[in-house]
Amino acid sequence: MPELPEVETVARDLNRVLKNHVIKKVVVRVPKMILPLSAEDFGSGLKTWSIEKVSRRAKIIVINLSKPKAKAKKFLLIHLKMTGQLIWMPKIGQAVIGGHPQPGGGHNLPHKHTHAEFHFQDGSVLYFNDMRKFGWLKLVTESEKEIILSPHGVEPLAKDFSLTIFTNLITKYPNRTLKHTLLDQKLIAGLGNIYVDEACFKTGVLPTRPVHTLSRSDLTKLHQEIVAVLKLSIKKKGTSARNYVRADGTKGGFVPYLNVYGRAGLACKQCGNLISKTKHAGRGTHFCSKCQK
DNA sequence: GACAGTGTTTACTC
DNA sequence: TGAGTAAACACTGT
Repeated sequence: MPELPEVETVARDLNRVLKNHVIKKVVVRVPKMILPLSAEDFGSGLKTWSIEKVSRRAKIIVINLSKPKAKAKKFLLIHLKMTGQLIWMPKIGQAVIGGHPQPGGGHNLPHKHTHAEFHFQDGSVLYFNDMRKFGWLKLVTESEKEIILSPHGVEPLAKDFSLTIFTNLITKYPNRTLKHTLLDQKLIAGLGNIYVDEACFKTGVLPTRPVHTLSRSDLTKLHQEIVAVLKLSIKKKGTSARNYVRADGTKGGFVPYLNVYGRAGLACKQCGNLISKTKHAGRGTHFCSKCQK
């Protein structure tokens, strides 16, 4: 499931290959996933515009668009939600190098989960796949972009993510559990189920702890571990636990580094105790009852 | 073959 | 006001 490191990886991949590419044609198969809702308006609003850069804010891909004579810039915002994929191919339907066939991704694009296609003047194509159709694509102006992006909290990899700011955010709701708080996108942007569980493990605290029970040193450690796990995962190009793939269709390499997520019933890498799994804050929650207190 | 589980976000109720 | 839950959807594992 795309969280910060996965979205960051896709954004970086796309920024490298798509820069200065001019959109020739857009195909939309599921209009309810786009804004404006009419496939014609969406397509005509993108045609002849070129990709200036691709970046990320929270879990949202931000594509800056420009056009020589246009007065204002435009932005294409894309949220992958649970199962969204953005796969770029140098030529239409060209087989993915190094990728493996898998549900909702890989070879032979477009397929039944391809809901939008962006064709560029050089013949390359960007495919948007989303098995569960939770994702969305929005073509917006600068001010509309701000309305969508601004409710999100601090970027955990930004310079301003200091221990002080982190502590202030975390302790804003002292009675909430740690997991609930870390998943709150309005406080810290980009953390999801995988990295919350992983950061809690590395810190040695249970995700179910109410925030007010955490010591000063717990918070210091947690702050460091959140940054560390995100950075390491980006270095490994993300976690392909299920559907996530990179922009070239290949998988991320972070799964071997997971300590608790997806490891219920397996031995803790640190102490050998079996990893537990419960449901908390509406999500599967993984932890080692020996290493985490 | 039915059905719970998978996790992001929004909208809704209590 | 905050917490909890359902819903959007489709596939996997039991």
